[in-house]
Amino acid sequence: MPHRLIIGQPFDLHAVLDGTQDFRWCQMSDGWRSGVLNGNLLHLRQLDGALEYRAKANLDHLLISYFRLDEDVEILRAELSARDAHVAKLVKRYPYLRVLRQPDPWECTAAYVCSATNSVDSIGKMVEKVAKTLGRPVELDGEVRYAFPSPQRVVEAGVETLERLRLGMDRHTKIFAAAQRICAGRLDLRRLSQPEACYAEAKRRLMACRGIGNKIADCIALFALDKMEAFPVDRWVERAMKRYFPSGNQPVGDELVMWAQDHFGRYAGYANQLLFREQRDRSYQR
DNA sequence: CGCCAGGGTAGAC
DNA sequence: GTCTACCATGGC
Repeated sequence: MPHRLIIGQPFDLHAVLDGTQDFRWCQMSDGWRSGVLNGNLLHLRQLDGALEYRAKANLDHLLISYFRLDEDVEILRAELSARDAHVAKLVKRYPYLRVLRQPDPWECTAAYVCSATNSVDSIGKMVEKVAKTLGRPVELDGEVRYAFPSPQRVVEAGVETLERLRLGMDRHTKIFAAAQRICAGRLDLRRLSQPEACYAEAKRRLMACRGIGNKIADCIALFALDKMEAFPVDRWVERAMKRYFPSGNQPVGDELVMWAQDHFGRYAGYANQLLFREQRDRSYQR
């Protein structure tokens, strides 16, 4: 008997999961998606105003948090629209865009460490490879997938195990170093995801890791540490920002992030995803 | 086959 | 501070 969760606001499951924030969702038949969230394998689809899912436990709470169904997106959109006319247009063009709140910041960290100079497709495969090699198997209706392994598990297995996966670009070293840092208590992602830990601290602690620079720290902060003011600047966003600096004196690095936070306000991360989508869609339709 | 992919880093100035 | 070569793999 599938579980059913009333959504209560405009929502499009495929539009959300086809975004590029979380990399491990698979297509099934009849509009079902398969995913592993916090060690729970679930099959998920949308029926009008409800989410229907199969899982071994009730995951209502997890899904509400993951999709931010506890937040009124209209308020956020109205506030952004008032601040910026261009973003106001994008809000209408992408009514179903959402910023996810990923339940496992460690998995998110490993995934985004893999993301540097890499395609969305390959990132998913790498994360899947790590899970399959080191994670606990989870089964549902005959499908077997793998939970993402804890940092402890990764450290126990040793860096050679990751190295054998041939992730390229020295990614195994970076993932392993982050796992070690977490195990040593020098990077507490759970604490950083709490509201008491501010964006600046979260970013500083993430960037202390080898392989996590400005952009990737912002991705982790935005998608898994609940820091909506994070503003990841990749090549697409960089290009999109030229709109605001037509004369070409666009700030770089941290300066640009701070400018964006001042301009877009506390929901800068949502504006960031709108700008990203616009830019990427534009280049794809060529 | 050759090119390049949603960055980060070290080393050079 | 800013610029640049390089990183190593898979997909097209």
